[in-house]
Amino acid sequence: MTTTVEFINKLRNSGLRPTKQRIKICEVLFNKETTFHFTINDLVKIIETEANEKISLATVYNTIHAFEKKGYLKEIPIDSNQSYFDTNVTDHHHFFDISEKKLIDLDQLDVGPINIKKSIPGKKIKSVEVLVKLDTDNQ
Amino acid sequence: MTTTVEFINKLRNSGLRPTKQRIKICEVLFNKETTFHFTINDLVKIIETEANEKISLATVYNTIHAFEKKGYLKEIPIDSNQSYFDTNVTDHHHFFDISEKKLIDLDQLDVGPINIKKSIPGKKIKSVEVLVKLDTDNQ
DNA sequence: CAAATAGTTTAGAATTATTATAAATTACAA
DNA sequence: TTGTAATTTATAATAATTCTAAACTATTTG
Repeated sequence: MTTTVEFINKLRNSGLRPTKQRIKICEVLFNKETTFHFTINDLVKIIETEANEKISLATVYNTIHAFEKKGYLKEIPIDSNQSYFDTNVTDHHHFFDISEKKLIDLDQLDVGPINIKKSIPGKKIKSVEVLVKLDTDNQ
Repeated sequence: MTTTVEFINKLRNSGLRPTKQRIKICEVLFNKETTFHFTINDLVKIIETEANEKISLATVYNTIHAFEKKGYLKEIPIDSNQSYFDTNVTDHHHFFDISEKKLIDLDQLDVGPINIKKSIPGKKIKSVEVLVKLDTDNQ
């Protein structure tokens, strides 16, 4: 449980003004016990329900991109028409349930070490992510 | 090098009528020495240049989706605003060069075996794909 | 504390990728 | 050759995201 004051400090410390909207989004995103995965649409719906406030769609996009740039969120590579974000910014992997369009975390221990043997001159590895697609197991 | 007749047979055998447009797209996609990665936009541009024909955008989408369903192409999971497809449908992985927005194949030998230790009841693994993001190595 | 200013929010327009529609065309079987 | 079902096509519709410029707000400065 993080207090509002802590979010305000976190925002200020990263050069983002602690506005009402950003604080609200922090509370929605970073006060869960477990990390979670969401699309912009999911987030807008949660804000409308959980809080009775309405944050402009443009602001939600702005904020999510600002948080991503600061490293508080990361985008998950999915071949989908919408972007998925994750509050878990540690190095980890995912299941993607195709029928439900839902992501499930796979932590480091769930996947053996990944050894990338090839390299490209002048380029460095920024991230290594595994996506495991799941399908309904109807025999 | 695959001949036009072979493409016609391939199409007919998979229940797709061998139309002028589909044959042309086959020639563009499946006559490369190396497999390649493309977006719909890339493909449209190649067709306009390489051939002097113009295939309707809707047809390009239809055809790519038909080929994907038949297993001649696969979509690559990238957190991008557009879909990337691959003519290499074998089990393999990718580098994604962030600055150039380009995909590079990593074959099985370039990546050590991947061991998924977790499972979800009622779901079976459909694919396991590794995406390695590359950044410019400016010291 | 008040005013200036720089950052932020907002509604709505613009853009972009993709999908849907329905009429014209084409492949192919009878 | 003709009928029919599949396919192509231009265009409209949809959906996610980004842009814009005016209104608003947090913070700094005098």
